[in-house]
Amino acid sequence: MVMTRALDLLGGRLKLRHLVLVTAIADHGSVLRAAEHLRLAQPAATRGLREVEQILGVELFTRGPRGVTPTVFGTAFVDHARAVQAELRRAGDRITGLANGETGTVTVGTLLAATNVLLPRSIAALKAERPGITVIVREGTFDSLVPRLIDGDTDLVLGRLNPIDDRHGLRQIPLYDEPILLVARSGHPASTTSTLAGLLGYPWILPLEQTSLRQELEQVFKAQDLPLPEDRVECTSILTIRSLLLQTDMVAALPALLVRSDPQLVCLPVPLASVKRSVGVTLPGSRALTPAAKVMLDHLRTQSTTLEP
Amino acid sequence: MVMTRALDLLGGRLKLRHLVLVTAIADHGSVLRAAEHLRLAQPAATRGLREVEQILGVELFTRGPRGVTPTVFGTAFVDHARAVQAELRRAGDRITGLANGETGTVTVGTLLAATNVLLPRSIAALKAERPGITVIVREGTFDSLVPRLIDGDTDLVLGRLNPIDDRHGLRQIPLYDEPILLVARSGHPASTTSTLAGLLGYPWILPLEQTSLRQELEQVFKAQDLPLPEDRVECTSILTIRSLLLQTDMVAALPALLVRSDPQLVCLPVPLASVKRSVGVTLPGSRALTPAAKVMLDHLRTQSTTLEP
DNA sequence: GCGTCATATATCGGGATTGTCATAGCTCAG
DNA sequence: CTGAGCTATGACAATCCCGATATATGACGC
Repeated sequence: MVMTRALDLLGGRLKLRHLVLVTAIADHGSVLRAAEHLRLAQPAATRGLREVEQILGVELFTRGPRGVTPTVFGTAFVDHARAVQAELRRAGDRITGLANGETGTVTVGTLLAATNVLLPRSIAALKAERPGITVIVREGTFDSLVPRLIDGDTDLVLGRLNPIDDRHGLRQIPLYDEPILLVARSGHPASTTSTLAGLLGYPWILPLEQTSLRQELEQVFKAQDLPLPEDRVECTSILTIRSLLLQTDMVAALPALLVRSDPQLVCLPVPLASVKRSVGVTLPGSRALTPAAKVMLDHLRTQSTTLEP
Repeated sequence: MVMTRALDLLGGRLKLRHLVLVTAIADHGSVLRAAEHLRLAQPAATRGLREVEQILGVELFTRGPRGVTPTVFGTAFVDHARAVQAELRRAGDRITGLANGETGTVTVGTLLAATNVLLPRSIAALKAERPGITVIVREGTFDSLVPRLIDGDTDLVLGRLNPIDDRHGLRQIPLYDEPILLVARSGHPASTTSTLAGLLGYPWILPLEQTSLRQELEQVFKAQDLPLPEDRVECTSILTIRSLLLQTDMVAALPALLVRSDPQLVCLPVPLASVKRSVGVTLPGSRALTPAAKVMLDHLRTQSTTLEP
């Protein structure tokens, strides 16, 4: 028996039209009807079929006076042809879905600040409108998230706006203002202390040195000629911070919205006016946002307006 | 947000080349390398990529000075492109497999005669050589199998060759000769009876009227001016026949190979010279045999030569 | 037989497709 | 700031692709 070499249908002259044609012929059981259905003259259809058959080296349909009937090869090939077409349809759907932002993934890097209220609300709103979008949240410091932003792993970073590191050409969009407050557990002995100096005797929880909040806090101390508290913990984990606050007499600087929603914490009447309050998103300057990221940004914007009071 | 209409990639000018190109670019991370790999100049590759992007309406790769990197759309689309190509490869394999007879299905209709020895041996030989071929066996009478042969449900019919019903343009190929013998259980009171007339007093099992063997048997009786036995059962089920033979004093006409392999049956010394002995295959005249059927036919041929005694 | 229905073949012209070469533009590294 | 390494673009030629029209061929039913 003559063994034929395995076929390569990709390099050759097989066209997608051929697949469409062949399935149409199979569906209608007739070259003529298939031709009508595809809006072309019968000779074109016949020739197309012969082309495929020549490419494959086998007869796909046996011609009869009452139409055509598929051969073994015909039925087999039509199966695959249908599969290919289905795959292409899926590809089309996928692309339009992604382009319309109905589908896709958005990865949000988040700093401590906005994590509490704005982000959950925005995610909820986004999922309500576009259930097809997958949201990935990545917690971290600004410095650790910026590289992710650059290499495309993360679409946008949400949090207190840091001084822009212009080397990477990042863009920043302010969303709302949220004061930073000094807080302690309710019942803390310094609950009514209204000067920074009066708090120096307590242990403090400060943000890591890399963060901009830390830098600004240091400025506050410096402006009043005070040293940094000696007894201090450096920490950004909100769960750890909260536990420490509740179980000890520590003092910390936290975003207002974090404090407001926690009855076990109180804020101390020490003004921190010089600390910047702007919370917003940081975006990669170069790359275009994916549609899904755009949608997320929209929701961050609208949700942030509801926070303003 | 602007909603794009769902894409139809089948009607448009998307070509399989585009899919190959896009995956090549994704694989090499560079239009230039992809071009080399596909043996064409870089401008051609660049233009091809732009074509796909225009067809899809999105950017698939972001161009960098160090090559290109896929966008969300790029990675998504490449996935589908790969799937399509895999499907086409499978299609090619399937077709060549079928064409080479490595794969596929052969449906054999079988009459009583050859079912016993030739068919099992042939199937065994075929499966040993081509494990990929599926064999379907359909038992029945010649008349019930011919329509299957015509409509393509059955590839070939194996059995005693009937007078060809030429309306359907069937072809017949004789394979070997196998006498028909009159048989009864061993120990039957007529074990040594050597004339047909001497057996008329016993009950008989005869084939159905539709079968050619029945016609020929009737000729045998007629030639000797004998009536058909009055006490008779008409049956083609070999299991039933055998049980009847063993449990009663019935007499039956069976192919030699069926008797030879069954020690509980004996053949009666009554010559049935005029009964045709040829066993073979009947094929549809019009349709071409599938490769799998051809292979089966080859094995039937070679196996039948080993039976000739 | 003859009309009908279906497929096969021949020929032809417009136009899209697919390449090439040459060259321009851009970005990063040294 | 210059060269290396990519991609983008423009111009142009050959081809092949694809459609239509006209006609032939073959099977079936009446």
